[in-house]
Amino acid sequence: MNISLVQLRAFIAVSRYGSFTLAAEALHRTQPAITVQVKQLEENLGLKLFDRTTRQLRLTTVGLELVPALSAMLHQLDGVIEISQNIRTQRTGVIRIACLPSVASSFLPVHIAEFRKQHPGISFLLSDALGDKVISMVTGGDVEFGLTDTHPNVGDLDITPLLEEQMCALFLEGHPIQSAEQVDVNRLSAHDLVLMAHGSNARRIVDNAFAAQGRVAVASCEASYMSTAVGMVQAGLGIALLPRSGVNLQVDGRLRARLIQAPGFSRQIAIVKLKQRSLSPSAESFVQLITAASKDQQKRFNT
Amino acid sequence: MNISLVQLRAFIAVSRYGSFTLAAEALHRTQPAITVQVKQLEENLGLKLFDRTTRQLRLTTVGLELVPALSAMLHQLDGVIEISQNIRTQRTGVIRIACLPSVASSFLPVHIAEFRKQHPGISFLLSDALGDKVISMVTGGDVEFGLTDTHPNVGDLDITPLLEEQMCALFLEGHPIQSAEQVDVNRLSAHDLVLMAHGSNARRIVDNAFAAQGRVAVASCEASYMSTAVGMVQAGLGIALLPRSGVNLQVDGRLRARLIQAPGFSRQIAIVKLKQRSLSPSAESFVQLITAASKDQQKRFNT
DNA sequence: CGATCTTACGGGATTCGTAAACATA
DNA sequence: TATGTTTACGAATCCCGTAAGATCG
Repeated sequence: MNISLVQLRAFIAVSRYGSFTLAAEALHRTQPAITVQVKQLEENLGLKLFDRTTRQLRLTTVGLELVPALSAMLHQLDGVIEISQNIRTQRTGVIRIACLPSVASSFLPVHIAEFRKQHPGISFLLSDALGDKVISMVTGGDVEFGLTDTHPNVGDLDITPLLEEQMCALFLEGHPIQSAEQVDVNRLSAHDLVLMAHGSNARRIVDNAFAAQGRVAVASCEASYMSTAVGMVQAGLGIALLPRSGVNLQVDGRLRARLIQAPGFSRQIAIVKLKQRSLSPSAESFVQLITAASKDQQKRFNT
Repeated sequence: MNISLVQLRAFIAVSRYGSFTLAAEALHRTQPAITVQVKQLEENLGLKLFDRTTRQLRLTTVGLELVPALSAMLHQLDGVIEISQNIRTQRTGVIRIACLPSVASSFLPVHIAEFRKQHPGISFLLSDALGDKVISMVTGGDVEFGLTDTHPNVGDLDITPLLEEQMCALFLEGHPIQSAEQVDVNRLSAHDLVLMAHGSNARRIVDNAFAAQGRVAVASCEASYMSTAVGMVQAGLGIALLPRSGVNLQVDGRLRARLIQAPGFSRQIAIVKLKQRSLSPSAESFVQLITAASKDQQKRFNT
């Protein structure tokens, strides 16, 4: 015969209520059931826990010593159960995500805010890092999933394409490029370009795209902040090449934007997670939210 | 269906060993039993705890979160069980006793030392207090039992006589009292007396015994410490009236002692405990030891 | 007596082990 | 195919509720 939670709960209830009958009510059991459980616990421990006559009930010295520890233990267990219920119902929890800085700053925040409206108890632990670091955090189990550009040399990972991080050409209304048949490296090379500074992700994409065509991207102006680049365009300094996410809300007034469909001007951002490792219910919901959102977004975007 | 310790232990074992098979060995169960228990726990919590194929086993994010808390919980339970085993086998424990100062200083120490030879893990919490306080500590549950002189107005208490705290007459060899038929108030009044100072228990007994015979105890010398009183007797200053426990080991050389059998010269010291409240196994043993010891002592003592 | 705990017993659920089916490297 | 997990099923055990017995105030 083995000590069981039923026995322990019976013991604690009786010690708390000072009566088998009351304890039975509290536990929604009949009174004989409690008697039996307490008796079995006493046998299991080899200790008398209560001194009892039919009219008086008192804890033994030993029983008195055991109550606090066992009570704390059961309380702790109840806590764990409650936590797991909260996790299940997504009322509480932490979602740990590793992602590229560009994704962390542009794509994710709105969706996190959206998600937290429905699940205020869920907190996000965002680690922004570069591609390799993102992958290693996923494989190391530091995060539930990562958002990064697709890597070639990956094993043991599930990779689900999420969105295309595309580039835009941003220019003043009436600029020749507006009516151009197609925006590509050749066409862009003919104009003054406002580019993000070296070292930024956006610049790297531009440089690579140009290099793939045997060209070099020459900037008439460089900016470290996207808002600066936008200002330069408004001042007529040229065409800015920016990540789409950076100009979504900036196209107003005399500014116009066109997606650059030419090859090389985009990166595939994917959800990366360990193969066959389940996400927490919260993370699962969030992934569904961002995949749905990214599909919507792809459709909504026009010139 | 309810969460059980079996399920929790299975879960923790699997998470620790990373395998159902190994966990089963550790728990001395067959492997299918473990599968079933873990599965039931998952159903009870409504959460998937492991991602498993037949060849690979990994904790879910959620499972990983629950392991430390549950592990700690089980560890705590094991601790309580171990403690209760130690209490049962008297390898560990605390015995709380309230007793009169005279008992605490003379009678108890040797028996505590004796008891601790057999049970080194048992510690004693001695509260020395006067009669009423001893009773109130017993009724208040602050101690397991008390050692005090019998009180008249007690209800709800078990009172077991333990020993007679008797008085001795201590004198020089050849003193007239040595050959006296009987040592009583009348006889003592004829001699110089060395008495303990006012306020001590010993003095109170002497005063009361004299008062009961319509006499007043007159001291030729008073002492605060028993060793002083003994010194005075050795110096020929008179007969000392001391608690027996104080002279047990001092009767040597030219000193002689006689028990004072006269009425009023003794107090009944009893074991006092709450009626129908069991003692801890350790305390029970100790009570048996001192009752046996006091009987022996009664017999051993001769003049 | 009356209130409370204990014992006895039967039905239903739980747990375990054996055996067979199943899945992955 | 070999190893490790899951499913299926019967036997033993456990747990609960009902009913009757015991005990103290």
